[in-house]
Amino acid sequence: MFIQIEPQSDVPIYEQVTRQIIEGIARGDMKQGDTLPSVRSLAADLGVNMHTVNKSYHELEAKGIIAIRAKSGAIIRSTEERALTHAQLQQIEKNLKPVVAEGMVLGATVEQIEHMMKKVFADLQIPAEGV
Amino acid sequence: MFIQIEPQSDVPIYEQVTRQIIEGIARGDMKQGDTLPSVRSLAADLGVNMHTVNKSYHELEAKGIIAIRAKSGAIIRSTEERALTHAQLQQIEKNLKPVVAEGMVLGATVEQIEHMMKKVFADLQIPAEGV
DNA sequence: AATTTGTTATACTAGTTATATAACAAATAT
DNA sequence: ATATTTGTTATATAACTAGTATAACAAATT
Repeated sequence: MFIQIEPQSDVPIYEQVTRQIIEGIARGDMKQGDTLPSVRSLAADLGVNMHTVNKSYHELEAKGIIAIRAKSGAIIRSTEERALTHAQLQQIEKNLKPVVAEGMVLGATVEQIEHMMKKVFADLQIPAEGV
Repeated sequence: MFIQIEPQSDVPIYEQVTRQIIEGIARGDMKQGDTLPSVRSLAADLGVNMHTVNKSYHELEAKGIIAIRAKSGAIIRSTEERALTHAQLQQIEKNLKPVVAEGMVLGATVEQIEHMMKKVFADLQIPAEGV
């Protein structure tokens, strides 16, 4: 699989797994309906404990990104299934705020930050503003 | 002071303090050269322990945003002093990435995310793209 | 029938978060 | 000069989180 763990990172392992699966879906590496590897196999793959991966999967389920079917497996939900609520939009804005504020205080310009946003979109293989 | 703590939040108190000070500086509530309140007074103000605020101040110092002078106080450094390094720009991009990716996977459009960015800039009273 | 699956439970270590108190020595205020 | 305020350092404690380790269960799959 495409997940790469940084053991030294201040980001918890289960959070790294969650993020990289989300980025994998955003990038198109995995599509809706695809099944995630079992918690045991992914854990063995990454060299981490089963419960660490399990925690990540349940975080993805709480975010509405996957559906876990007990004793069967985890499936990536479709974009239609996961309705984007106003609360989720607000949460994203709430997450963006401190990152942008820190950038500005450190001396970044609006242009620099917007340029970084385009790099992120490009990284996720999403067509940027000028389609 | 302008800081408002949410005790129930999953964001640690010291992190909430750090973020809100950064946002306060970005917003212009505090300028370079201004002195932050003493750790004891701010702690009393917020109803939290001295060490919690102290941790926040040292986080701000590590980010290069303030300068702590032992037995005197903490001063907000100027934008010239805090040089924006390439590593810092990369860090900001690294922070933006998971937020954007999650938004996309949840079904947000590029336009929606860029609109939220404008809202964040507006919230920080920074003139947006169309100056 | 055997294997794989997510679930649940228990136990443990290490680290983080937050509080509480106290003392120190330098800086500041009176 | 004296008193107060300052960040610093130290110790202790409680609650929680992160991660690992094992084990057993029952349903799903092979």
